[in-house]
Amino acid sequence: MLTLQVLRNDREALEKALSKRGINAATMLNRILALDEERRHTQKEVDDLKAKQNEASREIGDLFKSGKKEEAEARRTEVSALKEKIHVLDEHQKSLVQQQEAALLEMPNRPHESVPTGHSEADNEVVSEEGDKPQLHGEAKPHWELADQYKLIDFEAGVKISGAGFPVYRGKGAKLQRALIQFFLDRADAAGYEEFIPPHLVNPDSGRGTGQLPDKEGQMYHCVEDDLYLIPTAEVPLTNLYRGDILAEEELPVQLCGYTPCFRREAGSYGKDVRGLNRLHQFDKVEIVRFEKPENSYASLDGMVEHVRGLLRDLELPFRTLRLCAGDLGFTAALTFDLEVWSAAQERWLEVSSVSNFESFQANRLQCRFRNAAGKPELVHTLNGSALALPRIVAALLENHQGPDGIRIPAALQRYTGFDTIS
RNA sequence: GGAGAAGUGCCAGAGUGGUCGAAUGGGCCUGAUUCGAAAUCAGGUGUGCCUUCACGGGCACCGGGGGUUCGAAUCCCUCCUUCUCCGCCA
Repeated sequence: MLTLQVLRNDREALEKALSKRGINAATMLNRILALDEERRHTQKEVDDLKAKQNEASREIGDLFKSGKKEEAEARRTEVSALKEKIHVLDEHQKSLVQQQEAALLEMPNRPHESVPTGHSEADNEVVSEEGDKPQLHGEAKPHWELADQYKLIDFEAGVKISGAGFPVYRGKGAKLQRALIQFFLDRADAAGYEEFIPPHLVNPDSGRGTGQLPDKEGQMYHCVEDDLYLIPTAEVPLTNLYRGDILAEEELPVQLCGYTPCFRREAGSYGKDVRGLNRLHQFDKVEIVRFEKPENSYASLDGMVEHVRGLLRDLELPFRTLRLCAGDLGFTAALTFDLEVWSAAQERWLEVSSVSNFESFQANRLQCRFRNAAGKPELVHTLNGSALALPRIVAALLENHQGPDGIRIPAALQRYTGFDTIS
């Protein structure tokens, strides 16, 4: 969430930035600032009364000690009256803080100045396009047919044992999956990201920390009995590793990575979007996460995008980079680059990575700070990116590298798969 | 899952109703000493909020939440976590 300081001190710019998202923030800001003013006023009142009470209590103690019992008793009834008043004001103060928090929680992040205006994915800016689309002359089979033909994925078995969106990988399909995970992790490791294997279920505090709660409550699988959520991305446990911490300046940047399965309810999806591997309830992903000093976060973001591009190049997939427009930008992000691979048979782009800078939006919720040069705690900037999400990579690999003799495995991947063709 | 013990600052550890945001030791920072270092000595060393031009002042926080009391780190309730024992188990 945004900090109160930003709302107070930078209101005009904030309102303008949020209008890019198509949000008229004026009403919300007015409400929050009005609450803030009342809260401060109330706090002053409460604090003063409490100071009085504390002082009286001290005196009562002294009076009892020096044996002036009657005087002490008199003071005591006096303070009792004060207590009533404090209690009422205190409750009011608490409710104001809660309302303010709730309102603040509903405000999305402020888009970076480079974010294009726009309403939908059609307005995203294509930053670059790389690699040649294969010429398959209408012969191209979609990945679900190839997966079936070479017995790589059993979608129906998944339906039987779980439901739609839970594919079963088998044989070389399973090996390919494992190879990709290993490949991505090795590359992240080489780029300086420390590997973690985090829990796949997280508590509500963690969900709030990264912003999935309350914004995307319905998108996560919830184990009600234990009040735990299945992670929709490794971002959640990895970023929460530093929740509530104050880091030393020298510790930054912190670079983490991890492979986890990801679980998403994907309520409301339908049609060609969910065909084959396009959109699943469970999928595998390697995630990279960074904690940065604010002045370095945007350079870092570029570095992360470049890392992902390197992976796609080595997989010999045609891809493009998008700068998301304000309308398509996630609630918590300030700037996001999406990377999409070309699906030769479906003849469309598939998103395989989303790399974002959250600035201090998540850090504020997480209360993750570092001690700056002045020795004061300051919110870090958090970033993360998929590097990479597996299913659509597999889809693109199958579709783009298909040929009469089978599916060619890119050279960089062969030492991980142990085979160079799927036939 | 059952029984018991415990959770205090960066760490160790005292404190069991009053002046405790918290003794003491270690660590760390600053200064003195030194050619320099070690050792020694002196001082400093949490976070959030409110208030103040500033100096400063106030409030809250001793696992989380709630309660008793004029007053709680200290008593009570509850939840969480850790440790010990028992049970179960990949």
